[in-house]
Amino acid sequence: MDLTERKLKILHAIVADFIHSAEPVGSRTLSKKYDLGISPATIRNEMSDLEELGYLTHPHTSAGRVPSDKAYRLYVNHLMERYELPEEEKRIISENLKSDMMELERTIEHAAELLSRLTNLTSFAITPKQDANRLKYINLLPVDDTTVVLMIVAENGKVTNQALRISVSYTPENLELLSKVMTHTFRGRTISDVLTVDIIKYFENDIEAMSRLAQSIMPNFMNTLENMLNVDLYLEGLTNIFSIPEYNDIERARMFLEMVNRKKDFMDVLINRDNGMIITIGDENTDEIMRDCSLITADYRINGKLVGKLGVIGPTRMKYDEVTSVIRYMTDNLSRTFQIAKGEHEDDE
Amino acid sequence: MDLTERKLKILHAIVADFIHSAEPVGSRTLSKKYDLGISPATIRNEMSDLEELGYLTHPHTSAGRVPSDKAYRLYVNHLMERYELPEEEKRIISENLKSDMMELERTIEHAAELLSRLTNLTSFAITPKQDANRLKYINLLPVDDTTVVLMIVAENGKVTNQALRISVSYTPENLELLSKVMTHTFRGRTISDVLTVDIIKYFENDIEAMSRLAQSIMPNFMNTLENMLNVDLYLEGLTNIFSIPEYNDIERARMFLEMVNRKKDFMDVLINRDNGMIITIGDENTDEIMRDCSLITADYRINGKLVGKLGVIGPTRMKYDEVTSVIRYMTDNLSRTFQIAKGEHEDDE
DNA sequence: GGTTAGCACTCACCTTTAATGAGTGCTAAC
DNA sequence: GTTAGCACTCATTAAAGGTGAGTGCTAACC
Repeated sequence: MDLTERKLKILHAIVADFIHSAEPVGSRTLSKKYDLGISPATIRNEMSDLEELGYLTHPHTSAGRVPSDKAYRLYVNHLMERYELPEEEKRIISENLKSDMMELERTIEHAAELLSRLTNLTSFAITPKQDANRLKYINLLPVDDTTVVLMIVAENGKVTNQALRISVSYTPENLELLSKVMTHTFRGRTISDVLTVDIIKYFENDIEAMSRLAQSIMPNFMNTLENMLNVDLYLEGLTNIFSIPEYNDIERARMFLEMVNRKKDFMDVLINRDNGMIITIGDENTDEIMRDCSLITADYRINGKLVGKLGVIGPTRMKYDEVTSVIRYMTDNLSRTFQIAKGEHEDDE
Repeated sequence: MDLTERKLKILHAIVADFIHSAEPVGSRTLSKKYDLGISPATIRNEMSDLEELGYLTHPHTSAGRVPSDKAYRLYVNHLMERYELPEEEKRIISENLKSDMMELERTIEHAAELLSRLTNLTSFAITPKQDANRLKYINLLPVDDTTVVLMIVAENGKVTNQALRISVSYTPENLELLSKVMTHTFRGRTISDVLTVDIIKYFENDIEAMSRLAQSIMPNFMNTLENMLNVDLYLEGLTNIFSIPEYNDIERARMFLEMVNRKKDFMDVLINRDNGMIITIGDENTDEIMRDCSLITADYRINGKLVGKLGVIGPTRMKYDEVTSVIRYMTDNLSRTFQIAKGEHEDDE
């Protein structure tokens, strides 16, 4: 790994050039375009060494050199310079990501859209896993004879509701009482916690009518809780890949779109990534079908804890410096937005 | 339009063949494959006539004939035979579309997915416009000092909620009272109706505290109502177009995907279509960019009134008989599912 | 007069061939 | 160690020729 200063310089130039041109870069153009102070022949010798070391490859004998995944990794870790976002973009991001009223979903969707626009890549965002989220409030409301609405409010402000059709008859008072009992019983417990419990037994000792009502509502309650655990995925800028030379091949474009459209699988990959800004390049992706993509994810926090993710996926040849800057700026912004929301309304806990 | 029996027979054969093969069809293959009882030369003469009448075109002099949009129209209106769905498919549809508990959104999304799977086309579904939907129930619930949850239940069972952060202080009793007043005031009115009203004035004469609370909640109330009006769009099977020869051209595939991904515009087109099973072929589409697609939509009903839509979009060369059968079977199923739901729970109105 | 066989003609498509040029690897001289 | 020079490679493009599916037209047939 101890490359000479000169080799690093050459490698840097090759990666930077290839990222912009998408064309294999040759010794001649390199010596002309970049002020390296050495002749093409010398560059050729160095490139030959770099190839032997696994940093470059050759599409065919008479073509220029192309960076390998290893080269991109070196570039990202050591060579790439910090890219300062233009004020204009900063402004756009800040203005678009202020959330007036805790509308998490809308804000996140918006963020994904913005990210794809600024990077010209396919972007995505997921909402946080809710498993550490605690219940705060459970409410049952009468709608008509056979329909009640179940509403669950969590500590982080997430509200979920579902209309239930039940066969047991009830009175509004029954419902209200049951709401109170349920709130009292489950308040402060996490969703996943409640889901693992044999819930019916809590209520079997209550008076007959209440117990039957409770039993008819509980399965739905569990079901709704399960749905609350679901992570939402927002995908934006899908058609951006058509502007990328690497995907000018119909078969590759198809593979790419099919991969990200297999939402269930794609989400699994995202959810299981570590927190922080994570960049995986080509081969480094454990998923076979992502092997010629780079995936960049970063997380944003809500109330300092619950973590959602935001990022892009594209060809290994991407503007890592710009993209990471945009993502970082956006996740910082999101975290700050939601942090403030917390500060303002959760002092009472 | 009074084509001879024989011309119709030939045209039918050409359309049917082309729909399956996607290749221009020539006189020789036609006479071999279909039992028309006439020689290729005669067929050529007839085809020449049909071309003159605008039913066929010629990609180039030495190619076979290709049906025009006009031919497809004739085929759809008069030639195509009723296609009976295989029992297997009927079973799949019925089993997948039973909705246990009025989860409209989930069921509709599911339907779109199923439709794309059965037709190998890109499918879509939209939820009904809510503008005729009447309010039934408005509820405000305290969460903490600065947060309340606003919940709105409509007559058709749709429930919407939103967490609001308000700056005015309140008591639970205030909230409850306000809920009752709002429910009393707006119950039975349609959403769009309420939206066009100067709502604040309803409350300005109430006692001071209530009025301020009401004023701080009303903008959010309106906002939530507006969101209730939104129609959801579910798009499925996007990558199916890659299996269609017509879209083997990267530029066309891109155009197609960009068109359907411009959700706002695409939804407008869908919403503004007439009800019933509507087929528009190529040129017949008013939208420039859909000019080489066919769009098929049908509607499903909820409680016999509110109408959502379901359909597919693909190349003009599509299996109209099969696709229309699938769609019809699905919309019938959906309407029936939701109809039953109505019968069961809305007798009290 | 409608139908058909025959034949010249067209044109997309494929293969072959040749020219071009960007780029390399190697060698020998600086 | 660096560089100039040169032979060599190979993707890419253009031109040329061959192939075959299909047409349009004409003249003969029923």
